[in-house]
Amino acid sequence: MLDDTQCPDCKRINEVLSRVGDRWSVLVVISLAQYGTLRFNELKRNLGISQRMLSLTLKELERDGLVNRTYHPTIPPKVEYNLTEMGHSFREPVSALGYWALGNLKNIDAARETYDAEAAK
Amino acid sequence: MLDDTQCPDCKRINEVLSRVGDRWSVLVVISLAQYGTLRFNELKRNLGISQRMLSLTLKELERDGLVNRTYHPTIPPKVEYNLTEMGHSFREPVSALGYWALGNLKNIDAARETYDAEAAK
DNA sequence: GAAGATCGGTATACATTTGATACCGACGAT
DNA sequence: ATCGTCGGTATCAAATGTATACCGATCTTC
Repeated sequence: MLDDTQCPDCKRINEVLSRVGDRWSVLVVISLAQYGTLRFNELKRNLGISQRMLSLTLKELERDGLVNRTYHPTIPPKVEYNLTEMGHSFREPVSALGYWALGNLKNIDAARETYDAEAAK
Repeated sequence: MLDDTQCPDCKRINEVLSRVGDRWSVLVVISLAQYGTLRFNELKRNLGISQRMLSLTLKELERDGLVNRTYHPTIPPKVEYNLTEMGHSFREPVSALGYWALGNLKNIDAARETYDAEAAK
């Protein structure tokens, strides 16, 4: 997939979206934006995500500077996550996406039914 | 991953985002929003996407009612894609995401360097 | 006092998704 | 006569995601 003619914007947007644009990252940011601070298992219960993916997603988000991780060495341990400044700036476009998604669920379902009915002929 | 306590919003947002929120769908919509109408191979060259994924992505976007497909049975064939009305309404949140991505590439790279340098100790 | 649950993960094994590559048929250009 | 273009599909390998089990230290429940 080497092609010099691709638009440079798409290339760069692609770079960022392949980092922070995946489903779980978006959902984690939405949750943290909504609740402020959440613990690991609170996020897990909220999102219906597997432990492994949540662990990986949070690690990436922390590495990319969107999420802050605070470890309290109590027993049992307590780890809290919240958004950094950059994370908050990401909240706006992400929320817009989330609201659009909510508002258009039915439209999409309707479009699918039409399409599938047409294809079945 | 069955958990009744998960927030219903997240669940439904998750449903939609797993359809139209993936990297390639977002990039296709951005491209079509920018150029209006594009042919299959124009999109392919623009995005640096494999033929297979472009084919699948466009088929899904058409099924979900975001993209319009027009087939001209000439030789060689000509297939044009553009956004539907719903596709255009998706353009706004998606563009916001794209602009954020462009504006924060450097911040993310910087955060990564800091994180990696810290982790290497 | 013994078994189970909670916490935030990691390790492993398996299923699904993505990517690279080759190929198609009908034509125009070299 | 061979090559390239068009919009795909078929096939297989690689990457990614999911389910499951397990960890050590404590607190709760029987």
